[in-house]
Amino acid sequence: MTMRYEKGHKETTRHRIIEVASQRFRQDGVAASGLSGIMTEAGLTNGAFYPHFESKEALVRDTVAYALNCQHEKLKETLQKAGIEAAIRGYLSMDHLNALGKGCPSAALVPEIARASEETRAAYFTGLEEYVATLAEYLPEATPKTASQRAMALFGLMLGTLQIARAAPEPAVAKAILNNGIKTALMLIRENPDAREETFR
Amino acid sequence: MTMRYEKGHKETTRHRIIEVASQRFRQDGVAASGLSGIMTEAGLTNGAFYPHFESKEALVRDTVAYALNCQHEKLKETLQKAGIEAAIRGYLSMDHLNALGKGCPSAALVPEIARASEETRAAYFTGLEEYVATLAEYLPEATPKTASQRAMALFGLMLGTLQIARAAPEPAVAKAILNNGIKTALMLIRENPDAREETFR
DNA sequence: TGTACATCAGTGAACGCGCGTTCACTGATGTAC
DNA sequence: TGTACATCAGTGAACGCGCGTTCACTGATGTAC
Repeated sequence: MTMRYEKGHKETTRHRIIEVASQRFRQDGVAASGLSGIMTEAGLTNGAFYPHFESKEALVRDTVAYALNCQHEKLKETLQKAGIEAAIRGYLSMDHLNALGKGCPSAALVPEIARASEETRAAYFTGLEEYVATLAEYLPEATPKTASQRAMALFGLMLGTLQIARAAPEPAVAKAILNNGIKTALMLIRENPDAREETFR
Repeated sequence: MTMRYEKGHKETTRHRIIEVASQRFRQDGVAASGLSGIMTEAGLTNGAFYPHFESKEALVRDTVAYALNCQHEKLKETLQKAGIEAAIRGYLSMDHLNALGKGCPSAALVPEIARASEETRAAYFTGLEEYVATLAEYLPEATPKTASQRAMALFGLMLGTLQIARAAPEPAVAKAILNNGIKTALMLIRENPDAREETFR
């Protein structure tokens, strides 16, 4: 058995590259992040990239899936410990707004993902559906289907609101937008759409 | 008076560059769009860029402001002719989803704008506030302040939902997400948040 | 009327640089016999 | 026990290319006298 490095060394290195990439992609965007910079930060040289990944596109695919999974794990923990209102407040917080590189990959990258290959989009979307499904479990909806629909809209609101707040040139304005988003999101989860449907029909 | 070209020629050229850039930036992203390509599509050579703009960043700033203004004009027209429900349905439509290069600049570019210089963000945000203010005029809220807050959350929902739908690998899934967004957005504008506040307090 | 000069939008070659990708190589470890 | 060879994660120089930016120049028009 050949074993220059300890068992699983290559997997560890690969994971380190993904970890670094997941931060840099979110921080600077995919197109603006170079592989050389990522490899250097991972403590490697240029050439070591290709034994691990077929191409930059392949790294993007795997990195997006990884980052989304991390975000999902964090969400589960918050939901279990503190419930859905806390999850919403955490997502729409100044801490999250300022933690671009470690925050929600959707908020940082979704337009770039939408322009990516179908494989990358498929990888992203699988992760997203799982994420939203977890959110749906904590919604007080009548049926799983309405819960899942409501969760998707709720996440759209959270995602869009965080992105807009991040573009605001003044922190005070950003904060006001986030708070307004929280208010509306909470309203959204406490309304039962089916129960109300006849009200305005 | 020196006048090689008809009066206003330079302004026309400048406008043409911005027009081309506004499409390419939305289509491919700012970082992935080269100035050479933009200038060629505008029927000019590389070197003609700098008599018109100080830098790529300056083009981004002016282009984002321009595209947002165009979007704002279109919104006004739709609202006047067909009302807010039609505006929401138009925004969350497959036509808009597929018209990336001519669609909402926020949906295509907001994470890149959030990473841009403070000047670019300020230019964007001014346009965004005007856009959302117009939306607010058509909301049945008690006060201008609540209307403007509701409009911002509504736009966050529309923006996030369109972006997520664009990332979906299958059109049928995208369409379902858009329809779900419409349903929730309509519910949002027909609910009066202040009137309901005591209901769950 | 003719000539010398000024203006200036746009040309197109060139600058240095970093990109994604390739590849011959290194060197530490293990195996074969 | 010693020597020849295989393995393979990682090295680092090099590839062609397109990037944002600069600049000497063109050429059509107008002005001066």
